[in-house]
Amino acid sequence: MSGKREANREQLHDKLLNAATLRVEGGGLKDLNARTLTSDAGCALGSLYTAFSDIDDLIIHMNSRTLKRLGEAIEAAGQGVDDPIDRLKALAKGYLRFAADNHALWVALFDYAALAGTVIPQWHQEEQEVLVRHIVGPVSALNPDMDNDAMMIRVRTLFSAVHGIVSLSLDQRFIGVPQDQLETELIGFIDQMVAGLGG
Amino acid sequence: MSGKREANREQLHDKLLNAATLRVEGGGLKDLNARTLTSDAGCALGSLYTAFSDIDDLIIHMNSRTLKRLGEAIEAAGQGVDDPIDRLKALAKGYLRFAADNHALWVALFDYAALAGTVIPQWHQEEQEVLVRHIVGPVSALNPDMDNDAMMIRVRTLFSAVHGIVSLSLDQRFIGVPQDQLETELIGFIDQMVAGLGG
DNA sequence: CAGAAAAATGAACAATGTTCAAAATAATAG
DNA sequence: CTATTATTTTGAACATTGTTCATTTTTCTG
Repeated sequence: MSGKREANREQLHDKLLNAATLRVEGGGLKDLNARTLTSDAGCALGSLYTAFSDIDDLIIHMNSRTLKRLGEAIEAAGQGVDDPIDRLKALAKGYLRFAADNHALWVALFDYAALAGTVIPQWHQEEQEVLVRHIVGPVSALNPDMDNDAMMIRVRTLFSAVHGIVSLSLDQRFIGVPQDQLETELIGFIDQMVAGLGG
Repeated sequence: MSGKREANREQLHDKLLNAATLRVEGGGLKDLNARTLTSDAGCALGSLYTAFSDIDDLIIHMNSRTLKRLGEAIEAAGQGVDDPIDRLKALAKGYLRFAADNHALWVALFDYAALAGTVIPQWHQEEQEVLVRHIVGPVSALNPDMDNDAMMIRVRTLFSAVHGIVSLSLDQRFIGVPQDQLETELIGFIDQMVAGLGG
């Protein structure tokens, strides 16, 4: 056999990402460190640096996985809901649920870049498009006369607003919306946005 | 004289916070470390721990200062603008401007808690009320029939949404609103929210 | 199987937050 | 003002972390 090296490479890559995911799910990014991570993954300390260029690189790859799962969750939430308004609400609910169910990973995905020293690589920036992909349809159905550039900006505004509401609330901040009324408020928010369309 | 100790205490406190603020303004939280900080402030390494319980404590105090300045900026932005809608827009613009002009400090204020291991003390959570304080007036003028609890939640929803739009855009993320259209989009967003009120 | 290429290893290094015994300073008493 | 006591400041030492690299082990090739 001749592909053993590559297989081991992939296996190590996966084992490290799995271990990192478990750690972060358990205690957030602050619990992630090279020694416990490699120990969890069952490899030597130095092996981390054969699989990833450094810990930032590993975190970005972990975030990439989270992003894919989040994209799938959003897509699944909108499945079969055709009315634009209902669809926006379903997508927002799906987003909220994923964020609540995967809080630490979700925080890592969005807050890592701001505080880390590293620049986010292009490929990871580009894959964040899944976050807005499914909103384009309903928003353009609700704004039939808007040109495409303005539409894409509007889509991002809507996503950012929903993200902000979810984000500050799940962070248990004083200024956030109380957790138990979050979904209601989020749906009410979308209703209000939609009601004010072409105003 | 008998107050020299207390005076020195305060001086050290201030010198450290000033040095920390300069560092963060220059290169973000990642550039803040105990050694350069105490060196900048002109004191010994160990002195940091006589003024603050640890670095987290110092950062929280720095964030507290930022929060006060942000509160003042928001208040100034709304000064003399009486129409509720115009006022909401003026406050949002003030918020955006402060965030843009004090980006690193603003990021530290909002993103620190999520990633740090420490719990945010009560007093710092409570002072975050300045963020929504000035929105209550105009929102309740626009929703005269809403009861107080619902109003406070609505106020927080609105703030969170504006914060999300500003936050993701200034982070230069792929999914954010393009920087040069941020203010326009933010104002448009508020118009849309307000248009959909009592819908 | 022997030799070459690649990968895995973990000891060693560098950078960081934090502590603490010793030195320096400030307050107080005579 | 001086001596004594109380407090604060100091920075060397320690613990924890990310990262490197010479050595060992594994895998591939002829």
